[in-house]
Amino acid sequence: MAGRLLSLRRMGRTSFAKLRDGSGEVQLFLNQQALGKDVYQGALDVLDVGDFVSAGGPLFRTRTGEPSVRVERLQVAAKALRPLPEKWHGLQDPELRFRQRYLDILTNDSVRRRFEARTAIVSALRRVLDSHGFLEVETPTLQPVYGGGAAEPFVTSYAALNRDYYLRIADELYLKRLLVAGYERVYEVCKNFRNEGIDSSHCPEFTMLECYQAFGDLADMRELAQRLVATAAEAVHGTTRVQFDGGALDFTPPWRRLTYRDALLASAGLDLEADASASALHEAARSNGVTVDPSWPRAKLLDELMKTLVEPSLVEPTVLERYPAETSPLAKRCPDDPRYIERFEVFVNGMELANAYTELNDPIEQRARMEEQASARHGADATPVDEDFLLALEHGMPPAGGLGLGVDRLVMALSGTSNIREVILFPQLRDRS
RNA sequence: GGGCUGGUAGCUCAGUUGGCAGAGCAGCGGACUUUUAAUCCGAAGGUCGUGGGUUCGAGACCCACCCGGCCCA
Repeated sequence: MAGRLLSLRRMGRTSFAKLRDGSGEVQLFLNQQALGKDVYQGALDVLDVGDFVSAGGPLFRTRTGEPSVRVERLQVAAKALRPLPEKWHGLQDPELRFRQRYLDILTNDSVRRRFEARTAIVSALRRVLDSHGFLEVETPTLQPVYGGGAAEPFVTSYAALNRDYYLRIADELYLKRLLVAGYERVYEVCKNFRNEGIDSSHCPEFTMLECYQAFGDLADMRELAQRLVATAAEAVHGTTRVQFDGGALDFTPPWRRLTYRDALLASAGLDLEADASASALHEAARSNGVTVDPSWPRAKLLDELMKTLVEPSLVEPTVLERYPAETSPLAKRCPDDPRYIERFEVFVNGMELANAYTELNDPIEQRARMEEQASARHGADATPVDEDFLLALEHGMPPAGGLGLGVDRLVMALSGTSNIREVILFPQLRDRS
Protein backbone atom coordinates (compact mmCIF):
# COMPACT_ATOMS: atom_id res chain seq x y z
CA MET A 1 0.00 0.00 0.00
CA ALA A 2 1.08 3.56 -0.62
CA GLY A 3 0.11 6.84 0.96
CA ARG A 4 1.20 9.92 2.78
CA LEU A 5 2.89 9.72 6.15
CA LEU A 6 0.82 11.82 8.57
CA SER A 7 2.60 11.05 11.81
CA LEU A 8 5.59 9.14 13.05
CA ARG A 9 6.13 8.01 16.64
CA ARG A 10 9.64 6.73 17.22
CA MET A 11 9.88 4.58 20.32
CA GLY A 12 13.29 3.02 20.12
CA ARG A 13 13.33 -0.32 18.39
CA THR A 14 9.63 0.01 17.50
CA SER A 15 7.93 2.91 15.75
CA PHE A 16 4.39 3.68 14.69
CA ALA A 17 3.33 5.71 11.71
CA LYS A 18 -0.02 6.83 10.33
CA LEU A 19 -0.42 6.42 6.59
CA ARG A 20 -3.27 7.94 4.59
CA ASP A 21 -4.37 7.19 1.07
CA GLY A 22 -7.55 7.93 -0.84
CA SER A 23 -9.44 5.17 0.95
CA GLY A 24 -8.53 6.08 4.53
CA GLU A 25 -5.84 5.74 7.12
CA VAL A 26 -3.93 2.81 8.51
CA GLN A 27 -1.19 2.46 11.10
CA LEU A 28 2.23 1.16 10.14
CA PHE A 29 4.09 -0.89 12.72
CA LEU A 30 7.86 -0.78 12.22
CA ASN A 31 10.05 -3.05 14.26
CA GLN A 32 13.82 -3.29 14.20
CA GLN A 33 13.82 -7.05 14.61
CA ALA A 34 11.40 -7.60 11.74
CA LEU A 35 13.11 -5.19 9.36
CA GLY A 36 16.72 -5.66 10.35
CA LYS A 37 18.70 -3.01 12.12
CA ASP A 38 20.13 -1.30 9.04
CA VAL A 39 16.80 -1.06 7.22
CA TYR A 40 14.96 0.05 10.35
CA GLN A 41 17.45 2.73 11.34
CA GLY A 42 17.86 3.82 7.72
CA ALA A 43 14.12 4.25 7.39
CA LEU A 44 13.85 6.34 10.56
CA ASP A 45 16.74 8.49 9.39
CA VAL A 46 15.12 9.35 6.08
CA LEU A 47 11.39 9.42 6.90
CA ASP A 48 9.59 12.68 7.53
CA VAL A 49 5.96 13.42 8.15
CA GLY A 50 4.53 14.43 4.80
CA ASP A 51 6.47 11.88 2.76
CA PHE A 52 4.70 9.52 0.39
CA VAL A 53 5.76 5.98 1.21
CA SER A 54 4.84 2.53 0.04
CA ALA A 55 4.86 -0.25 2.58
CA GLY A 56 4.09 -3.96 2.56
CA GLY A 57 3.48 -6.61 5.18
CA PRO A 58 0.75 -8.57 6.94
CA LEU A 59 -2.21 -6.92 8.61
CA PHE A 60 -2.63 -7.44 12.33
CA ARG A 61 -4.00 -5.74 15.42
CA THR A 62 -1.77 -4.19 18.04
CA ARG A 63 -2.32 -4.71 21.76
CA THR A 64 -4.66 -1.74 21.79
CA GLY A 65 -6.64 -3.17 18.88
CA GLU A 66 -5.46 -0.75 16.22
CA PRO A 67 -5.46 -2.36 12.76
CA SER A 68 -1.88 -2.11 11.56
CA VAL A 69 0.50 -3.23 8.87
CA ARG A 70 3.51 -5.12 10.22
CA VAL A 71 5.92 -3.50 7.82
CA GLU A 72 8.31 -5.83 6.01
CA ARG A 73 9.06 -3.64 3.00
CA LEU A 74 9.21 0.14 2.99
CA GLN A 75 10.06 2.61 0.26
CA VAL A 76 9.92 6.40 0.07
CA ALA A 77 7.88 7.22 -3.02
CA ALA A 78 8.20 11.00 -2.74
CA LYS A 79 10.02 13.18 -0.26
CA ALA A 80 8.47 16.18 1.46
CA LEU A 81 10.96 18.99 1.92
CA ARG A 82 8.66 21.18 4.01
CA PRO A 83 6.86 20.22 7.21
CA LEU A 84 3.13 19.77 7.47
CA PRO A 85 1.20 22.38 9.46
CA GLU A 86 0.66 21.75 13.13
CA LYS A 87 -0.80 18.27 13.56
CA TRP A 88 -3.41 19.05 16.18
CA HIS A 89 -4.86 22.37 15.07
CA GLY A 90 -4.18 21.98 11.35
CA LEU A 91 -3.82 25.09 9.23
CA GLN A 92 -5.91 27.86 10.83
CA ASP A 93 -4.89 31.17 9.27
CA PRO A 94 -7.66 31.88 6.71
CA GLU A 95 -5.27 33.62 4.37
CA LEU A 96 -2.90 30.66 4.29
CA ARG A 97 -5.81 28.24 4.02
CA PHE A 98 -6.87 29.97 0.79
CA ARG A 99 -3.39 30.59 -0.60
CA GLN A 100 -2.19 27.07 0.13
CA ARG A 101 -5.44 25.16 -0.15
CA TYR A 102 -3.59 21.86 -0.57
CA LEU A 103 -2.38 22.19 3.02
CA ASP A 104 -5.87 23.12 4.18
CA ILE A 105 -7.35 20.01 2.58
CA LEU A 106 -4.48 17.86 3.72
CA THR A 107 -4.73 18.82 7.37
CA ASN A 108 -8.36 19.82 7.96
CA ASP A 109 -10.79 16.92 7.72
CA SER A 110 -13.90 19.09 7.52
CA VAL A 111 -12.46 20.98 4.56
CA ARG A 112 -11.52 17.78 2.77
CA ARG A 113 -15.01 16.40 3.31
CA ARG A 114 -16.62 19.65 2.17
CA PHE A 115 -14.95 19.49 -1.23
CA GLU A 116 -15.83 15.83 -1.56
CA ALA A 117 -19.40 16.86 -0.79
CA ARG A 118 -19.22 19.48 -3.52
CA THR A 119 -18.38 16.81 -6.06
CA ALA A 120 -21.18 14.59 -4.76
CA ILE A 121 -23.60 17.50 -5.11
CA VAL A 122 -22.64 18.20 -8.72
CA SER A 123 -22.91 14.49 -9.50
CA ALA A 124 -26.37 14.42 -7.95
CA LEU A 125 -27.48 17.38 -10.07
CA ARG A 126 -26.27 15.65 -13.23
CA ARG A 127 -27.90 12.39 -12.18
CA VAL A 128 -31.28 14.05 -11.74
CA LEU A 129 -31.09 15.87 -15.07
CA ASP A 130 -29.74 12.87 -16.96
CA SER A 131 -32.51 10.68 -15.60
CA HIS A 132 -35.08 13.27 -16.69
CA GLY A 133 -33.83 13.12 -20.28
CA PHE A 134 -31.80 16.34 -20.28
CA LEU A 135 -28.83 16.51 -22.66
CA GLU A 136 -25.65 17.89 -21.14
CA VAL A 137 -23.94 20.28 -23.55
CA GLU A 138 -20.99 22.65 -23.71
CA THR A 139 -21.38 26.20 -25.02
CA PRO A 140 -18.81 28.96 -25.51
CA THR A 141 -16.99 30.44 -22.55
CA LEU A 142 -15.61 33.14 -24.82
CA GLN A 143 -18.48 35.08 -26.33
CA PRO A 144 -18.53 37.93 -28.89
CA VAL A 145 -21.58 39.45 -27.16
CA TYR A 146 -22.29 38.87 -23.49
CA GLY A 147 -25.86 38.32 -22.38
CA GLY A 148 -28.29 36.31 -20.32
CA GLY A 149 -28.00 38.60 -17.33
CA ALA A 150 -27.12 42.05 -16.15
CA ALA A 151 -23.47 42.09 -15.15
CA GLU A 152 -20.12 43.59 -15.97
CA PRO A 153 -18.09 41.15 -18.09
CA PHE A 154 -14.41 40.33 -18.17
CA VAL A 155 -13.06 41.53 -21.51
CA THR A 156 -10.35 39.65 -23.32
CA SER A 157 -8.64 39.93 -26.65
CA TYR A 158 -9.21 37.19 -29.21
CA ALA A 159 -6.08 37.35 -31.34
CA ALA A 160 -7.11 35.00 -34.15
CA LEU A 161 -10.37 36.88 -34.68
CA ASN A 162 -8.77 40.26 -34.10
CA ARG A 163 -11.41 41.65 -31.75
CA ASP A 164 -12.45 41.85 -28.14
CA TYR A 165 -14.33 38.92 -26.66
CA TYR A 166 -16.06 38.48 -23.34
CA LEU A 167 -15.96 35.73 -20.76
CA ARG A 168 -19.54 34.61 -20.42
CA ILE A 169 -21.69 36.08 -17.68
CA ALA A 170 -24.24 33.35 -18.45
CA ASP A 171 -24.80 30.57 -20.97
CA GLU A 172 -28.53 31.18 -21.26
CA LEU A 173 -28.66 32.56 -24.79
CA TYR A 174 -26.65 29.65 -26.18
CA LEU A 175 -28.79 27.04 -24.47
CA LYS A 176 -31.84 28.71 -25.98
CA ARG A 177 -30.24 28.46 -29.42
CA LEU A 178 -30.15 24.73 -28.78
CA LEU A 179 -33.90 24.78 -28.13
CA VAL A 180 -34.20 26.40 -31.54
CA ALA A 181 -32.03 23.56 -32.84
CA GLY A 182 -34.61 21.05 -31.68
CA TYR A 183 -33.08 19.66 -28.50
CA GLU A 184 -35.97 19.67 -26.08
CA ARG A 185 -34.09 19.36 -22.79
CA VAL A 186 -30.58 20.73 -22.38
CA TYR A 187 -28.35 21.68 -19.50
CA GLU A 188 -24.85 22.87 -18.78
CA VAL A 189 -22.81 23.13 -15.61
CA CYS A 190 -20.22 25.82 -16.19
CA LYS A 191 -18.18 28.68 -14.83
CA ASN A 192 -19.60 32.14 -15.33
CA PHE A 193 -17.57 35.30 -14.90
CA ARG A 194 -18.86 38.60 -13.58
CA ASN A 195 -16.37 41.40 -13.19
CA GLU A 196 -17.91 42.75 -10.02
CA GLY A 197 -17.38 42.77 -6.29
CA ILE A 198 -16.24 39.95 -4.08
CA ASP A 199 -18.05 39.27 -0.82
CA SER A 200 -19.19 36.33 1.25
CA SER A 201 -21.77 35.23 -1.33
CA HIS A 202 -20.27 36.57 -4.57
CA CYS A 203 -17.20 35.39 -6.41
CA PRO A 204 -16.40 36.82 -9.87
CA GLU A 205 -15.77 33.28 -11.12
CA PHE A 206 -18.62 31.05 -10.06
CA THR A 207 -20.35 27.88 -11.10
CA MET A 208 -23.86 27.75 -12.47
CA LEU A 209 -26.23 25.05 -13.58
CA GLU A 210 -28.66 26.14 -16.28
CA CYS A 211 -31.29 23.90 -17.82
CA TYR A 212 -34.10 24.40 -20.32
CA GLN A 213 -37.12 22.27 -21.00
CA ALA A 214 -39.17 22.77 -24.16
CA PHE A 215 -42.89 22.92 -23.42
CA GLY A 216 -42.07 23.10 -19.74
CA ASP A 217 -43.70 25.71 -17.56
CA LEU A 218 -42.85 27.37 -14.29
CA ALA A 219 -44.46 24.62 -12.26
CA ASP A 220 -42.19 22.09 -13.98
CA MET A 221 -39.19 24.25 -13.10
CA ARG A 222 -40.28 24.51 -9.49
CA GLU A 223 -40.62 20.73 -9.26
CA LEU A 224 -37.24 20.32 -10.92
CA ALA A 225 -35.53 22.82 -8.61
CA GLN A 226 -36.91 21.02 -5.56
CA ARG A 227 -35.92 17.64 -6.96
CA LEU A 228 -32.39 18.82 -7.73
CA VAL A 229 -31.75 20.33 -4.32
CA ALA A 230 -33.45 17.55 -2.37
CA THR A 231 -31.45 14.90 -4.24
CA ALA A 232 -28.22 16.80 -3.64
CA ALA A 233 -29.04 17.07 0.07
CA GLU A 234 -29.70 13.34 0.25
CA ALA A 235 -26.47 12.59 -1.61
CA VAL A 236 -24.47 14.42 1.04
CA HIS A 237 -26.47 13.97 4.22
CA GLY A 238 -28.76 11.02 3.50
CA THR A 239 -31.74 13.25 4.30
CA THR A 240 -33.39 16.48 3.23
CA ARG A 241 -33.44 17.71 6.83
CA VAL A 242 -29.92 19.00 7.07
CA GLN A 243 -28.21 19.85 10.35
CA PHE A 244 -24.89 21.50 10.99
CA ASP A 245 -23.15 23.30 13.81
CA GLY A 246 -24.86 26.61 13.19
CA GLY A 247 -28.39 25.29 12.85
CA ALA A 248 -30.58 23.29 10.49
CA LEU A 249 -32.36 23.65 7.17
CA ASP A 250 -35.25 21.60 5.84
CA PHE A 251 -35.06 21.09 2.08
CA THR A 252 -37.96 18.64 1.98
CA PRO A 253 -40.33 19.61 -0.87
CA PRO A 254 -42.63 21.37 -1.25
CA TRP A 255 -40.98 24.60 -0.19
CA ARG A 256 -42.73 27.70 1.05
CA ARG A 257 -44.10 29.92 -1.73
CA LEU A 258 -44.40 33.69 -1.48
CA THR A 259 -45.32 36.27 -4.09
CA TYR A 260 -43.04 39.19 -4.77
CA ARG A 261 -45.89 41.59 -4.00
CA ASP A 262 -46.75 39.96 -0.67
CA ALA A 263 -43.09 39.90 0.33
CA LEU A 264 -42.67 43.63 -0.32
CA LEU A 265 -45.96 44.39 1.35
CA ALA A 266 -44.94 42.52 4.49
CA SER A 267 -41.35 43.77 4.69
CA ALA A 268 -41.58 47.29 3.27
CA GLY A 269 -45.23 48.18 3.61
CA LEU A 270 -45.29 48.80 -0.12
CA ASP A 271 -48.20 47.57 -2.26
CA LEU A 272 -47.06 47.36 -5.87
CA GLU A 273 -50.66 47.11 -7.04
CA ALA A 274 -51.63 50.31 -5.24
CA ASP A 275 -48.72 52.38 -6.50
CA ALA A 276 -45.66 51.03 -8.27
CA SER A 277 -44.36 54.37 -9.52
CA ALA A 278 -40.75 55.35 -9.12
CA SER A 279 -41.76 57.97 -6.55
CA ALA A 280 -43.62 55.35 -4.49
CA LEU A 281 -40.52 53.15 -4.60
CA HIS A 282 -38.33 56.03 -3.48
CA GLU A 283 -40.73 56.77 -0.67
CA ALA A 284 -40.69 53.13 0.45
CA ALA A 285 -36.90 53.14 0.42
CA ARG A 286 -36.75 56.35 2.44
CA SER A 287 -39.27 55.26 5.06
CA ASN A 288 -37.44 51.94 5.52
CA GLY A 289 -34.00 53.49 5.73
CA VAL A 290 -32.76 52.02 2.45
CA THR A 291 -30.15 54.14 0.69
CA VAL A 292 -30.92 54.61 -2.99
CA ASP A 293 -29.76 56.84 -5.81
CA PRO A 294 -32.32 59.28 -7.29
CA SER A 295 -31.23 58.35 -10.81
CA TRP A 296 -31.97 54.65 -10.45
CA PRO A 297 -34.66 53.16 -12.70
CA ARG A 298 -37.56 51.24 -11.17
CA ALA A 299 -35.98 47.83 -11.73
CA LYS A 300 -32.90 48.80 -9.73
CA LEU A 301 -35.00 50.36 -6.97
CA LEU A 302 -37.07 47.19 -6.68
CA ASP A 303 -33.94 45.09 -6.59
CA GLU A 304 -32.47 47.22 -3.81
CA LEU A 305 -35.64 47.05 -1.72
CA MET A 306 -35.78 43.28 -2.11
CA LYS A 307 -32.10 42.82 -1.32
CA THR A 308 -32.25 44.94 1.80
CA LEU A 309 -35.67 44.25 3.23
CA VAL A 310 -36.93 40.91 1.97
CA GLU A 311 -34.10 38.55 1.10
CA PRO A 312 -32.33 38.49 4.49
CA SER A 313 -35.52 37.14 6.06
CA LEU A 314 -35.77 34.17 3.67
CA VAL A 315 -33.82 31.56 5.60
CA GLU A 316 -35.67 28.30 5.04
CA PRO A 317 -35.97 27.37 1.34
CA THR A 318 -38.53 29.75 -0.15
CA VAL A 319 -39.90 30.16 -3.66
CA LEU A 320 -40.43 33.85 -4.39
CA GLU A 321 -42.72 34.22 -7.40
CA ARG A 322 -44.69 36.57 -9.67
CA TYR A 323 -41.92 39.08 -10.34
CA PRO A 324 -42.64 42.52 -11.82
CA ALA A 325 -42.06 42.62 -15.58
CA GLU A 326 -39.18 45.07 -15.46
CA THR A 327 -37.02 42.70 -13.42
CA SER A 328 -36.11 40.60 -16.43
CA PRO A 329 -36.26 40.96 -20.23
CA LEU A 330 -36.07 37.21 -20.83
CA ALA A 331 -39.24 35.95 -19.15
CA LYS A 332 -42.76 35.60 -20.47
CA ARG A 333 -45.45 37.81 -19.02
CA CYS A 334 -48.14 36.29 -16.80
CA PRO A 335 -51.20 35.64 -19.02
CA ASP A 336 -53.57 36.94 -16.34
CA ASP A 337 -51.65 40.16 -15.64
CA PRO A 338 -49.00 41.66 -17.96
CA ARG A 339 -47.46 43.66 -15.10
CA TYR A 340 -45.88 40.43 -13.91
CA ILE A 341 -43.63 37.84 -15.48
CA GLU A 342 -43.57 34.10 -15.03
CA ARG A 343 -40.47 33.96 -12.90
CA PHE A 344 -39.48 32.63 -9.51
CA GLU A 345 -36.32 32.69 -7.45
CA VAL A 346 -35.39 30.33 -4.64
CA PHE A 347 -33.83 31.77 -1.51
CA VAL A 348 -32.01 29.96 1.29
CA ASN A 349 -30.17 31.60 4.17
CA GLY A 350 -31.06 35.00 2.74
CA MET A 351 -29.20 34.10 -0.43
CA GLU A 352 -30.49 33.68 -3.98
CA LEU A 353 -30.04 30.04 -4.89
CA ALA A 354 -32.00 29.62 -8.13
CA ASN A 355 -33.80 31.64 -10.76
CA ALA A 356 -36.41 30.35 -13.21
CA TYR A 357 -38.60 31.68 -16.00
CA THR A 358 -41.15 30.67 -18.47
CA GLU A 359 -38.86 31.75 -21.25
CA LEU A 360 -39.82 34.48 -23.63
CA ASN A 361 -39.85 32.95 -27.12
CA ASP A 362 -41.59 35.70 -29.12
CA PRO A 363 -38.81 37.22 -31.25
CA ILE A 364 -40.62 40.51 -31.69
CA GLU A 365 -41.28 41.08 -28.01
CA GLN A 366 -37.81 39.80 -27.17
CA ARG A 367 -36.23 42.36 -29.49
CA ALA A 368 -38.34 45.15 -28.04
CA ARG A 369 -37.45 44.25 -24.46
CA MET A 370 -33.76 43.78 -25.15
CA GLU A 371 -33.60 47.13 -26.91
CA GLU A 372 -35.54 48.76 -24.11
CA GLN A 373 -33.16 47.33 -21.54
CA ALA A 374 -30.08 48.26 -23.55
CA SER A 375 -31.15 51.88 -23.53
CA ALA A 376 -32.94 52.13 -20.17
CA ARG A 377 -30.18 50.66 -18.08
CA HIS A 378 -27.41 53.04 -17.44
CA GLY A 379 -23.66 52.73 -17.41
CA ALA A 380 -22.29 49.48 -16.12
CA ASP A 381 -25.59 47.63 -16.28
CA ALA A 382 -26.17 48.26 -19.98
CA THR A 383 -26.64 44.96 -21.78
CA PRO A 384 -25.92 44.90 -25.51
CA VAL A 385 -28.48 43.48 -27.93
CA ASP A 386 -27.44 40.06 -29.19
CA GLU A 387 -28.53 40.17 -32.83
CA ASP A 388 -27.33 36.63 -33.46
CA PHE A 389 -29.56 35.37 -30.68
CA LEU A 390 -32.53 37.32 -32.01
CA LEU A 391 -31.90 35.82 -35.45
CA ALA A 392 -32.08 32.35 -33.88
CA LEU A 393 -35.32 33.24 -32.11
CA GLU A 394 -36.81 34.36 -35.42
CA HIS A 395 -36.39 30.79 -36.62
CA GLY A 396 -38.71 29.66 -33.83
CA MET A 397 -38.00 28.67 -30.24
CA PRO A 398 -40.49 26.37 -28.53
CA PRO A 399 -42.15 27.60 -25.37
CA ALA A 400 -39.89 26.52 -22.53
CA GLY A 401 -39.16 26.64 -18.87
CA GLY A 402 -35.64 27.53 -17.79
CA LEU A 403 -33.84 27.20 -14.48
CA GLY A 404 -30.52 28.48 -13.24
CA LEU A 405 -29.01 27.20 -10.00
CA GLY A 406 -25.96 28.63 -8.24
CA VAL A 407 -23.80 25.61 -7.55
CA ASP A 408 -21.40 27.30 -5.13
CA ARG A 409 -24.31 28.61 -3.10
CA LEU A 410 -26.00 25.23 -3.07
CA VAL A 411 -22.80 23.76 -1.66
CA MET A 412 -22.74 26.53 0.95
CA ALA A 413 -26.34 25.84 1.95
CA LEU A 414 -25.71 22.08 2.15
CA SER A 415 -22.46 22.39 4.07
CA GLY A 416 -23.42 25.08 6.56
CA THR A 417 -20.77 27.55 5.38
CA SER A 418 -21.39 31.26 5.07
CA ASN A 419 -18.45 32.29 2.87
CA ILE A 420 -18.40 31.32 -0.79
CA ARG A 421 -14.62 31.00 -0.62
CA GLU A 422 -15.07 28.04 1.66
CA VAL A 423 -16.63 26.06 -1.18
CA ILE A 424 -14.27 27.17 -3.98
CA LEU A 425 -11.04 25.21 -4.13
CA PHE A 426 -8.73 28.02 -5.15
CA PRO A 427 -10.28 31.44 -4.48
CA GLN A 428 -8.38 34.42 -5.84
CA LEU A 429 -6.62 36.76 -3.42
CA ARG A 430 -4.56 39.87 -3.93
CA ASP A 431 -0.85 39.38 -4.43
CA ARG A 432 1.15 39.50 -1.27
CA SER A 433 3.21 42.54 -1.98
C1' G B 1 -15.66 52.87 0.01
C1' G B 2 -16.68 52.90 5.79
C1' G B 3 -16.38 50.48 10.80
C1' C B 4 -14.29 46.66 13.77
C1' U B 5 -10.41 43.09 13.98
C1' G B 6 -5.93 40.25 12.94
C1' G B 7 -0.57 39.67 10.82
C1' U B 8 5.19 37.49 16.44
C1' A B 9 9.71 30.81 14.77
C1' G B 10 7.69 26.13 9.28
C1' C B 11 2.53 25.64 12.00
C1' U B 12 -0.85 26.85 16.49
C1' C B 13 -0.55 30.74 19.77
C1' A B 14 1.19 33.83 24.43
C1' G B 15 3.77 38.45 25.13
C1' U B 16 1.43 42.40 31.61
C1' U B 17 2.59 49.54 32.73
C1' G B 18 7.19 50.86 26.87
C1' G B 19 12.61 47.75 29.77
C1' C B 20 17.03 41.02 27.46
C1' A B 21 11.69 37.64 22.07
C1' G B 22 8.35 33.11 24.76
C1' A B 23 5.59 28.16 24.83
C1' G B 24 3.60 23.81 22.36
C1' C B 25 3.93 21.08 17.79
C1' A B 26 7.28 20.24 13.65
C1' G B 27 12.65 19.98 12.64
C1' C B 28 17.90 18.62 14.85
C1' G B 29 20.97 15.44 18.73
C1' G B 30 20.10 11.64 22.52
C1' A B 31 17.02 7.66 25.62
C1' C B 32 13.05 4.23 25.00
C1' U B 33 10.40 -3.02 21.69
C1' U B 34 2.81 -1.93 21.35
C1' U B 35 2.22 3.89 20.66
C1' U B 36 -2.56 6.88 19.61
C1' A B 37 -1.59 14.88 20.19
C1' A B 38 3.51 8.92 22.91
C1' U B 39 6.94 10.32 26.89
C1' C B 40 11.72 12.10 28.80
C1' C B 41 16.64 14.88 28.27
C1' G B 42 19.45 18.50 25.28
C1' A B 43 20.65 22.13 21.69
C1' A B 44 18.91 25.23 17.93
C1' G B 45 15.34 28.18 15.47
C1' G B 46 12.91 35.58 14.81
C1' U B 47 13.03 41.29 8.79
C1' C B 48 7.59 40.83 15.68
C1' G B 49 3.53 42.41 7.79
C1' U B 50 6.24 47.10 5.43
C1' G B 51 7.97 52.20 5.94
C1' G B 52 8.25 56.39 8.92
C1' G B 53 7.69 58.84 13.89
C1' U B 54 7.74 59.49 19.47
C1' U B 55 11.24 57.76 23.28
C1' C B 56 17.35 56.81 26.77
C1' G B 57 14.68 52.44 25.13
C1' A B 58 9.03 50.15 20.74
C1' G B 59 6.48 43.53 19.34
C1' A B 60 3.58 47.08 22.39
C1' C B 61 2.43 54.04 21.57
C1' C B 62 1.45 57.59 16.94
C1' C B 63 1.06 58.13 11.29
C1' A B 64 0.95 56.01 6.43
C1' C B 65 0.79 51.75 3.56
C1' C B 66 0.39 46.14 2.32
C1' C B 67 -2.29 41.42 3.01
C1' G B 68 -6.42 38.81 5.44
C1' G B 69 -11.21 38.10 8.41
C1' C B 70 -16.11 39.90 10.09
C1' C B 71 -19.88 43.56 9.55
C1' C B 72 -21.95 47.67 6.79
C1' A B 73 -22.63 50.43 2.09
